[in-house]
Amino acid sequence: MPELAEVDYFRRRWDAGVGAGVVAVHLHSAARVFRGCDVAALAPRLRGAVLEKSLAHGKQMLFGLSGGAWLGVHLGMTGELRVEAAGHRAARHDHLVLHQAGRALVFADSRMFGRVRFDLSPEGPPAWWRDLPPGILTPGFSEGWVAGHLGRRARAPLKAVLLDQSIFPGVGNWMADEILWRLGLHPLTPAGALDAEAQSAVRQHTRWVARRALATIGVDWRDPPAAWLYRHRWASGNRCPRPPCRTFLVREEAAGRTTCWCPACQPPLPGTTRSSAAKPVRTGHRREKPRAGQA
DNA sequence: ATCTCTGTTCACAA
DNA sequence: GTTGTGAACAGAGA
Repeated sequence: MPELAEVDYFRRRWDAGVGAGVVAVHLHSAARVFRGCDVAALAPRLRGAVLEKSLAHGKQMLFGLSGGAWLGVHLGMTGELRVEAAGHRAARHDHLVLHQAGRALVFADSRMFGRVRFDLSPEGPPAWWRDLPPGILTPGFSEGWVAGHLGRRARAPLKAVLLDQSIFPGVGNWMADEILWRLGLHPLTPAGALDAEAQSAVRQHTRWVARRALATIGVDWRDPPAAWLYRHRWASGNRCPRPPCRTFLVREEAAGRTTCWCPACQPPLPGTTRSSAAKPVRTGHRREKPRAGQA
């Protein structure tokens, strides 16, 4: 589930427990989500600590507790944060439960691609957090930052570059498709094929999608408007939501991930895309109707 | 039974 | 060094 906006939604859920102490910790210490984590130190340190703050950065979350304890959470593919009633009994996939007087904060993850970290760092957030790349909505996510990385990955498909967390932290599969659709660029467009104007557009659309997703999904899991590709990319009989277009959307694998795009609004840049590079996944009917011009 | 999946990482090929 | 591919992780849901 989780990309930048979904992550922030889950982070806010646990804010119900900010300012309150942790009276007990329950965890499935052998669960894969604790790989690389000092589980033995975690429970004793969190017990009795007060949850002071929550932070989100792309797909990463960090919870600060009194005593310099920091709990990092990545939700992977199926992770979620919930708030349950006080005394909650951990279900099968509830790998970490922070019991507070008034509620229980739960981290659950069925597939366990997610991950929990624990650090003691009295001076502030741990080093790995400080080393994260500039957030999409921060000044560091500049034209130079974006253009530089697009240039460095010149031959890589744009879709693959958008999914690179060290460049576009928080962008996941659906956000990448949404951004490409708004750019009018084919997912397999080589990143190096963009001119300065298109590079700037990549940054603008990325920021716009992130901001709007945070204001909808990020607040109450509300769907973004029907005018977004987001609302149509999985539906059957799926057509491009751009008003005059209505072309049947394509779903194929690109850069190793199922990718949805509009063949009319996102034609391949001439001479760039190898037509055999994408293999069909389960496409609807499609109409060959190339349209000239791209942003 | 079979296939899919809003993620990451690793080994290996080109 | 870069890029693509496939597998692995592990479970639920269609």
